[in-house]
Amino acid sequence: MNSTKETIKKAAINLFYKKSYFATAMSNIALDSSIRKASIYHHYASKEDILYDILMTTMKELTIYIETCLEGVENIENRMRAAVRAHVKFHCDRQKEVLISDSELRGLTANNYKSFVAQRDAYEKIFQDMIIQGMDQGYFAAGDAKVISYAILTMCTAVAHWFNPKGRLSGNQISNIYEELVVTRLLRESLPLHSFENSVLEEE
Amino acid sequence: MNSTKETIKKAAINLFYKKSYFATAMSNIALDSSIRKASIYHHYASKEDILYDILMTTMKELTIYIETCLEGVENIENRMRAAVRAHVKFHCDRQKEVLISDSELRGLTANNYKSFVAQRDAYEKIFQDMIIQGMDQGYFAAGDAKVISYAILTMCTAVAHWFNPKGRLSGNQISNIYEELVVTRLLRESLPLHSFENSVLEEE
DNA sequence: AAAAATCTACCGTACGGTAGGTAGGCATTT
DNA sequence: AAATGCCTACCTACCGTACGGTAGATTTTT
Repeated sequence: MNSTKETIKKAAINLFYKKSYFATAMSNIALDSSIRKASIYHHYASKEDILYDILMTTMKELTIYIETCLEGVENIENRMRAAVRAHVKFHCDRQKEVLISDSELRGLTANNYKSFVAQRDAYEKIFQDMIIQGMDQGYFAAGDAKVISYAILTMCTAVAHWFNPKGRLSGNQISNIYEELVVTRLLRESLPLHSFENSVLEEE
Repeated sequence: MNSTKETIKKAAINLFYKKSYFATAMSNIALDSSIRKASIYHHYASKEDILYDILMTTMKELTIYIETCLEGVENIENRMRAAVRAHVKFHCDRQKEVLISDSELRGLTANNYKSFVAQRDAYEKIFQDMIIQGMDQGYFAAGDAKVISYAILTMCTAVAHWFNPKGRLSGNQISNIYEELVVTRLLRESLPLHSFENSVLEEE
C-alpha cells in the first residue's frame, strides 16, 4: 500500500482513538500526516471511507490471524485455547484499532455498516461454533451457549480497554491468564459430578 | 428535579446512545425536547454539562444500587453473588446510560473527567476488594486478582452491549446466568486441591 | 508528456453558544 | 387592591468559527 495512505491511516487511528471519530476533523488528520487536507481526498473518498478502511481491515486481519492460529490444532479444548490466546493477543497488539471497531460503528452509513457487521458476525461465529461443539460433545460444561459465547467474547475483547503496553503484564502474559480463565474455569465443569458438592468451599 | 430538565436529559441520553455525543447537536436535543435550543442553556451550562450529568448521575446511582444490594449480606461468596447480580441487572435496566458511560468519556474536559473516573474507580474497588478478600481467605481460587477483577467487571459490564430488552432472556435471567458463571466457575477452584488433577477432563 | 500526487483557495453549511427580549407568576410596597 | 419589581422559563435572531468537501493550478514521478 501507498506509504502516504498508510501515514494518513495511522494518523486517523491515533486521532479516532484519542478523540473519537466525530470529534476528529479532517484538518487534524492532515496536520498529523504532514499533508494538506485536500490531499487526503486523493487517497480516500471521504472521512467515513477512512473509518471504514480501519474497521474492515482490522476485522479481516483479526479473522485471518485467528484462522492461522487454529490451523492444524485438532482437539476442541486446544482449539479453544488457541482461539482465546489469539483473540486476546490481537486485542493487546492492535489495541487502538479494535477499540475504534468497538465504539465508532455509528460513523458508518447503512451499507458500510452492514458489511462490517457481517464480517464481525462471521468472526464471532468461529467462537460460538467451537463452544457449541465442545458442549455437545461433553468437553465443556453445559450451559446457555449463546450467553456463554457473549460472556467469553466480550471479556476477551475488553482486554483492549484496560491493557497498558507499559504495564506490569505483557500481552502474552495476559493471553496466558485468559486462556486459563476461559478454558479451565469458565468452560470446564467445576467439580467432578456428584462428589464433594460444595463442602470445601462453604465453611463459614 | 425540574421536569423540563428531565426531558432534555432523556432526549440527550437517547441521542448520545444512538448517534454518539459528538455527532449529536444541541439543536437535535432541542427538537426532541420540544423546546428551542437556547432554552436548554437555562437548564444546562453547556453540552458537556449534559453529558457530565448523565455520566455522573448514572455512576452514583449504580454505586448506591450495589451498596443497597450488598447490605446485610455476610458471607463473601453471597456478597459476590449479590454484587454480580446487581451489576448485571443495572446494566440491563440502564443500558443506554451505561453504554454512554463506557464510550463517551472523551467528551469530558480534564476536571469533569477526573471526578467521573474517581467515582468509577471507587465503584470498581468494591469488586476488587471482594475478590482479593475472597482469594486471601481461600474462598475463591487463587490467581492474579487484578486481572480477574478486570475480567469479571468487563464481562458483566459488556452485557449492556448485547442485551436486547425484547430478546429471549430477561435482565433477571441473564443476571442469574452471570452470577453462576462468575461465582461457581470463574472464582471457584475447578477441582478440590491435589486430588483428581485433570484426569477426568483431559481424555482425548 | 502523461499520470500521479499534492497544493492553495474557497464554498456552503451547521455547529455551540450568546444577546437580548417577552410572558407570566409571585412577592413586596404604596 | 393596584402598582412595582423581580424571577423563572422560555423565545427569536444572530455571531464567529470550523467543518467536510471541491475546483483547479502546480509540482513530482514515471
